[in-house]
Amino acid sequence: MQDPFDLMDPGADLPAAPARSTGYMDGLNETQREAVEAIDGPVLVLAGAGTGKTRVLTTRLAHILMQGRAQPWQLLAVTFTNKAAREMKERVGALVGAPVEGWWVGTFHAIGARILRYHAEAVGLTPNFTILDADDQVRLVKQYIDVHQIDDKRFPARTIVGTIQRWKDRGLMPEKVSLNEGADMAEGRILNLYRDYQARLQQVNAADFGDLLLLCLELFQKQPDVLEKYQRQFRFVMVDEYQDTNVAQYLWLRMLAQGHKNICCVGDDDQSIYSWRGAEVGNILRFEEDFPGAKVVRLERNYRSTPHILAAASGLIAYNEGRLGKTLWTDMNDGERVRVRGVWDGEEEARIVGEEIETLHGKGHKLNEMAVLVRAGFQTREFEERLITLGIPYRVIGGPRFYERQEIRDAIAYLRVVAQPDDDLAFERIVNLPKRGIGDATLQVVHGLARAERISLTRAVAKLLDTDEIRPAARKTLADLLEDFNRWRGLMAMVPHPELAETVLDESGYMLMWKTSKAPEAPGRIDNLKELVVAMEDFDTLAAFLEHVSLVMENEDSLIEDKVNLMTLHGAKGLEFETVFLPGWEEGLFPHQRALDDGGNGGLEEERRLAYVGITRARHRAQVSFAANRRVYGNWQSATPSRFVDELPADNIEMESAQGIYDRGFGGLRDNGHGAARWQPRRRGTRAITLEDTDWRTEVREAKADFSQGERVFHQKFGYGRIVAIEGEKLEIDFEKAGTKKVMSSFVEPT
DNA sequence: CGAACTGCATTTTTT
DNA sequence: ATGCAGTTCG
Repeated sequence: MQDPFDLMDPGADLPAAPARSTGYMDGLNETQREAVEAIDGPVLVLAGAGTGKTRVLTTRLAHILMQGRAQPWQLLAVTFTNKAAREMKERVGALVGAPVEGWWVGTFHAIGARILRYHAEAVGLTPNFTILDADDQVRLVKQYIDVHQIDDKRFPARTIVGTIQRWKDRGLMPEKVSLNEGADMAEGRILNLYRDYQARLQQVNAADFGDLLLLCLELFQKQPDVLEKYQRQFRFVMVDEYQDTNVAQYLWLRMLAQGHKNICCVGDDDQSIYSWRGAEVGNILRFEEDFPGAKVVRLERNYRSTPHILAAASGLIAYNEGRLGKTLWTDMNDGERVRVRGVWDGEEEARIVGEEIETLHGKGHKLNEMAVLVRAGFQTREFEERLITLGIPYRVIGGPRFYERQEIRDAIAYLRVVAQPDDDLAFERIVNLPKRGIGDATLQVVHGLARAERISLTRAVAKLLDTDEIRPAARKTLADLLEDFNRWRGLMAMVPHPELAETVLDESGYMLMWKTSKAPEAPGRIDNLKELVVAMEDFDTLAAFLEHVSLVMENEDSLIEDKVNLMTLHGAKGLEFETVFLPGWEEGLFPHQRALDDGGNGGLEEERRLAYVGITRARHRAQVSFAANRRVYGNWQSATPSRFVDELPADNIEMESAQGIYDRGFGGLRDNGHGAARWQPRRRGTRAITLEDTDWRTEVREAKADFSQGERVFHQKFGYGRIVAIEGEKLEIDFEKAGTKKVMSSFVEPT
């Protein structure tokens, strides 16, 4: 294990700067400067939308360095997304005029992973542990659903992964999950599965995203000296988007900042829109209690939007209770009011948006500066169709990402097996891909041995090759495959990794599989695979590349081309556009019925924050729209304008709506004859399920039975026989029916 | 073992 | 409407 403190590159020290060179602070306003200069002790920066939050954060970092208060490696700056981390690095780098390489600036997860790699042994892993992706998680959970007799109709693997994730978000390892945290879900079976899941991760030397933080907490608890070292090292801690932190992240931060309490959290409670994935607004609301004596700085001067836009957003968000409260202001000129348009149906809505885009574009406005922000992904379709008809280029942000594509995951699985022979999940993924005739039956045997002897699948296969447990054809195939693996592993040290990847894809037949495929998407997949190989060139080692893939799965969208942006409101957070279209403001759709149903008033408030985020993305123009009729899942439904429309201050909007579509303050829409088909929540799985309270635990086979020559034994597949020879764990047995076979002792029982 | 069929749900998503 | 996943049949 390497000591992290030896790894600090002394060359990363900054050129000694005179302590009073503060040119980097030029152009900051009073409050921004205040936030930058409040270096010592806990600081909460409440940064409203468009108030220069990132600027403050980066300048603050630069300030600490320039003042000589810390060396780069003594700073910890965490963000949520890689994008934010990258931006911070770039901007700090520009400010201090030094490369930010190797600094502790990154996402919670990347930094957690970095810490864990140094101390992996302390939490039962080795430094080269694998980081699981969502796919791996689901597949792993699936393997335990049957074992635990869980009804997968009621608890699909995805849902269970979600539940486990939520537990991890709250900082709960299996032993900590209590009754009010849902320990009794499915009579406790989900929790039991979680236990097995966790044990399995340990076994295959893997961590999921939650673990990257949770295991850090475990590490810090188990080894206070390690925690202390980090506490001493990180003299200053900075956190972006604090309103989005979950419990685990909060605990993680608190532990690290406990000593000096030099922690600066930047966030905006009004932009907290991720409670459904574990974010706790409470963290930001409670900051002053958590860190007594905290300095609170409010950034309220907005540099982004016109007064009308700002006022519309402010008026709306004022309907929320329990805010920390901010009053955004700007000295820009009034500009246009927020436009509100009521239309007959979704198609018309797409048409008016398309028209407006066309008009603006005709007047010389950049398409790049326009965005259509929808509540749910499927809503982009109508706009896409319209834009295609009009011949207006667009991009949809938030589609499937490069590294999430099937062929890319497959290719990476191959590389993972090569790099980490014990990566069972990767092995399973590719063992029969392309089809090699390794079916369920064979895998059952392999799994059986792996479980009995607590070894990895690859090792189990190796052992089985000398026996007759697997039918000869499959045995030959597996033998070849292992040989391939070994050859590639040998190659790993010899050739550059992009070349290795090429070889692996070729020799495994994976590339050939797509080349001979008649599927229409095959050529695209081949291109993606080639792109992957090229992308690998940016990394020094295969391990570095794999780490990147697990942690930095991003869309490398070229944002250069001039295109209209289509995305969800969630996806728009942190972005800004000259013109923003906000369609679909209808009850049930936005606020979404689902959020109302299972979020209650809190759910509604989060929806309102989402609306706030949407409006505040606009610099000069915002257009809200709603339709009286909308086709949902095939059938037409009538809709009422969103309550958020009513909440927009009348002075700042300009309403135009077709006759009878909207009567402000008079209860909305007439019945259009389609009856009461509204946005009703669908009752979910009400079927009663009876689960026998049987003992579901699979019997654990005795792995270490001693056998003696001549002993009569029983084998699942071959029946009864007598041992003729013993060779370690391998037995040669003369079976009564099947003849002489070599088998693994784990599969044999004494009679 | 692969192709057709059936049923079912269908908000938001990062790492 | 639509797609996906699990199941069933050849």
